[in-house]
Amino acid sequence: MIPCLELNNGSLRVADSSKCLKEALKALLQLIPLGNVTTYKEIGNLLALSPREVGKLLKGNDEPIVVPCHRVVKSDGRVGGYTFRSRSNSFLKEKLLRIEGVFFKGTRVSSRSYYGLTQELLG
DNA sequence: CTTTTTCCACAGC
DNA sequence: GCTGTGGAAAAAG
Repeated sequence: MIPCLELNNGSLRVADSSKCLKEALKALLQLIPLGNVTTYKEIGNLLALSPREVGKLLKGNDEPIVVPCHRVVKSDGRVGGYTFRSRSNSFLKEKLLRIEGVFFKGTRVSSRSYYGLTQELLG
């Protein structure tokens, strides 16, 4: 199902090549349906990374948009940072999310737009 | 409710 | 070493 990820006794483990990590991350992102988001924290928990590392990896992605890195937000619901074509542009990130049907409550993503990634993967 | 402080884990200088 | 990140959690206001 997910490349480079093995699940054993209730938790996920990544084969540790950095290329594999990228593949796994990409696969996880593509599980998130349109109109939903997940958080840096949740991905961090799944892949045993600090949330900041997740952000760095996402920034380093070579295919923005097709790899939906914009569907990852901060755990408090604000969208967090976003860099598009070497430009920092969180505004664009929010716009993309709105287009996809994510609900906002003020500056934050509404709780009903979250996707339970961990639960989906681990039951 | 908001802002600030502390910690984070790594890369680059 | 110090600084800067696409962050989090606790503390303070």
